[in-house]
Amino acid sequence: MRRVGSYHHGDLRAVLLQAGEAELAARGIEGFSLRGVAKRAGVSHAAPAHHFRDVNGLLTALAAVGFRRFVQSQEARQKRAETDALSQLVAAGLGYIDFAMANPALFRLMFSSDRPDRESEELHAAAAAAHRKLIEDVARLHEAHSSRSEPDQAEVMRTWAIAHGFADLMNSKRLKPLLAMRKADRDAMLADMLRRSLD
Amino acid sequence: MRRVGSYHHGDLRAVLLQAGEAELAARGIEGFSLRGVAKRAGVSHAAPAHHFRDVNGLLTALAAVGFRRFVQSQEARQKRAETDALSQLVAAGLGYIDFAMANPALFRLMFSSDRPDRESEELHAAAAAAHRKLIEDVARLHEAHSSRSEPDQAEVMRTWAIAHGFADLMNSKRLKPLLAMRKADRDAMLADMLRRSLD
DNA sequence: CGCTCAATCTTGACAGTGGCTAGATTATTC
DNA sequence: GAATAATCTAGCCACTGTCAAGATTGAGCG
Repeated sequence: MRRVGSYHHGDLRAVLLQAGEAELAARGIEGFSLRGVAKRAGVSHAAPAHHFRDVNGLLTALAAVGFRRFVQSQEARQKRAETDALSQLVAAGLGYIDFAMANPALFRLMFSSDRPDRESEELHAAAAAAHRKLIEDVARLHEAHSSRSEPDQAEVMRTWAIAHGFADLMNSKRLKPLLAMRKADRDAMLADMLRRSLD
Repeated sequence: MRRVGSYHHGDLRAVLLQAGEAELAARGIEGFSLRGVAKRAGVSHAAPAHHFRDVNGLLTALAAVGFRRFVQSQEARQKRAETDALSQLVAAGLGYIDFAMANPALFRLMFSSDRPDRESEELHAAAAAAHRKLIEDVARLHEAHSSRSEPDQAEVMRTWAIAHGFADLMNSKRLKPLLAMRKADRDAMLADMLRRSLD
């Protein structure tokens, strides 16, 4: 329980994670400051050290949170999609892109930063779960054509690269034609391109 | 001409660009320090200000240098490839990936950082040249099937996303099966995946 | 209930950063 | 050769992350 004016906040770790996400969204990964996070949480600049080893420790925890929501974003798309394997894979790709566009700085923290400690157990577990989901979704598409339950490594990598490429380019505002569209049209076009590439 | 021990170095701007690249390669974009660059160049910490507005100005110039070499990396691959349009496009993709793996920090600076000023004329021109090359290479593949000289926007974006996805994932060491291979095998597998995706 | 001890948080310090100003040195131009 | 502009240095400031020391609080235990 958060009590103003007292030494012990009761749940500072969670508050710092929220504040960290806000800082990330507001100032981006390159402007991220631990003191800024502490200020947002209404706490002294040295308080975070009791909950995270250092600034990279906080960023590591934030990346882990990101990977869990990343999977949820894909599942949300898949719930409203057709149930055939290809539609489900395309939906996962759209969820991948949704996440990148909704959380630009967090996405970069997860995929394009050396600051999170990838050896961290929490982060490794969260990222591994996302990777397992990818493998499962690809396997579902290919189990008809293949006798083995494990899909071809090449097909997994190819699928990942395609989804990731769109997500990362959208994240850095590089696909101008898509940026100019309304969301519904953009989704339709992305779905077409994913379907054509993944099939 | 660089004269040691004298005030005027004669070509400090070029020296700073080299030093900046070294700093980038050594400490990564997140550890990049203007003072570190000045030290590498053997000059005081405030000297760079006379050649670049600020640290982001130096990073902007470095990104522009990067885009020019980025195109060269693709052309180098294309020279040693078959001349049919698809092989040429695949070769460009391999050059894209080559560059990312050879210049990890620079690649991130170019594609996944907010620090370079994208409104800068020099950077904009260099990035636009790379984009024009992409459009031409895609057009060459589709001019047989299409009457127009401008290729479909969707095909351009799709091609870009595929190459970029592989490059960015390789850059952040995420495609484990490929990382374990020797270069020749990796190239062959990447070429296969690109060919299958782009066709 | 009261005491002790560990956990939590604050304050103050330090080195490192980018950017500014003032001044020293050198190149250029007339 | 003198004046002016360009270049570079040195010193300062605000900000950063981290560390050490001390203040405050909660939890466990008698």
